[in-house]
Amino acid sequence: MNKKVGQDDVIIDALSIDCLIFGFKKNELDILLVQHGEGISKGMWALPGGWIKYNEGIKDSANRILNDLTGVSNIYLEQLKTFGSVDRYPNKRVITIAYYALVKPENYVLHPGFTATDAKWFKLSEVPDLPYDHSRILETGIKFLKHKVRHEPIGFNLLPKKFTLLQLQELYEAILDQKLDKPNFRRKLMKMDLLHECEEKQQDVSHRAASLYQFDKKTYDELIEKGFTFEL
Amino acid sequence: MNKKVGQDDVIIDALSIDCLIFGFKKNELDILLVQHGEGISKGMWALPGGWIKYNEGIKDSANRILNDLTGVSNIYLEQLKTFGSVDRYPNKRVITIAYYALVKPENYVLHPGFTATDAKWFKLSEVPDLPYDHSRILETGIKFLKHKVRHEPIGFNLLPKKFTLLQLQELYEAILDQKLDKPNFRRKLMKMDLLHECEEKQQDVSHRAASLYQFDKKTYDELIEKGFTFEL
DNA sequence: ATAACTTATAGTACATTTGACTACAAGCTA
DNA sequence: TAGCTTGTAGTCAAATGTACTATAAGTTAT
Repeated sequence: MNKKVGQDDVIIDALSIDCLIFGFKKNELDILLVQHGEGISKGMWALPGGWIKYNEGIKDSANRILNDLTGVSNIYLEQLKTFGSVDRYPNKRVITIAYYALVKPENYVLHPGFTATDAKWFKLSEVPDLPYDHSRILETGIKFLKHKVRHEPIGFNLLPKKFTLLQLQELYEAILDQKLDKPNFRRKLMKMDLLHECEEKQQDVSHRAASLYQFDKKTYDELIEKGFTFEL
Repeated sequence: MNKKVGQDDVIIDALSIDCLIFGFKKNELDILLVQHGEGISKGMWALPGGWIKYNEGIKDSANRILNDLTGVSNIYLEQLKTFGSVDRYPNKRVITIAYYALVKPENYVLHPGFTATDAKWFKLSEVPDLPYDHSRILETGIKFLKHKVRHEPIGFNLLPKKFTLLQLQELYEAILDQKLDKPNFRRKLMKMDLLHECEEKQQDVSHRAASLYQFDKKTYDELIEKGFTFEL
């Protein structure tokens, strides 16, 4: 029965969470997968996912599941979409809510746990076969991310606070999977007035040092108020 | 228990659907609500919603529920977001998947049914108190809709199948709340190649009759495949 | 029938933006 | 000092956006 009190560990068996954790490393987009240690899909790599508990908000649930399986905690998860085809899961009907996040892998140490025997970053080009409809979820996530990154300055999270224009460009080239023209990219970004030039230059590079910039969130918020839309 | 076969009428009791059906009438946005005929919220107006069945896809479920309660059938529903706060529903834990659509109210005759004693369009400015977290769902939907209308050609749903360019322009002027230049608007739309010129002209107007156009969804889908983005 | 009016549709002229380039500057390394 | 790599500025044609003007095709009033 579906009651609210005294059921802290009871799960809702028709409802699960799956997490798409995208990482950016060496100019490639990665995805965090876990290896199942039990169940029908034992041995397979899959999106970190699990069951929602009765007394747990869905975003909390996503964070708990992710932490239990991979050791990754305290990240900003956003809801992607809910997948509910009748046949998406074997033997019983399970509807899953997909969350996603975009993070810097270096910031996290992976600790596989709970039902996961392993947790690992995979390049998008080297993702193995995934169980259930996880491939479809991943595709939806990639598509969404590519769209999002062009319309909101979320890419800046993946860089150090102070970065060069080339670093930023390479980030976008990796996510959008296309080459961009250097002078044009630079001009476009500069005209938006979202980047604040630091007084510093790059250090320890074996070539001319580039200026360092910071993303100016204050200005961004102000521009948004006025109807500005970030476009790349 | 959660089984798949032979349970056509069994519902998943932790999971519901709520529908946000927006209508556009007299330059105002309306929302379709139903009056509950039973349960804790008897007598209140609320978003059309109900329970998902075990052997039913979630979008099918949304359409069935909407049809049962309001008589509105066969409309294009899109997923908005899933709401799952622990306390959003009284007495038991219920997570709800919200769907939305934008339609022309004149095209539908409302037939309240099932657990709904009435179904009615409300101006957004005159929406009564809603039960559960329906106000929050509605707010989320409105915000999303205003953004969406500029980036996807959903506005076309609000016009007759065959419409003039001026009708389209006036629709957008109302939604975006700004005047647009006629020749330029016309040129912009035409260049997108999304409008198919009918062989017909406007009838019974006391001035030169304008050509009628149809929105060409096939072409739109093809363009989208190639990376085209609608922007107004 | 014709002038006056309304809306449709075409065109024009200028500014801005984009995209593909070239050129040169600055710092490191051999 | 030459040669390499990357940073930064500039050029130019094409495409696009913006503010107009002009004309066409009907309706209605006189």
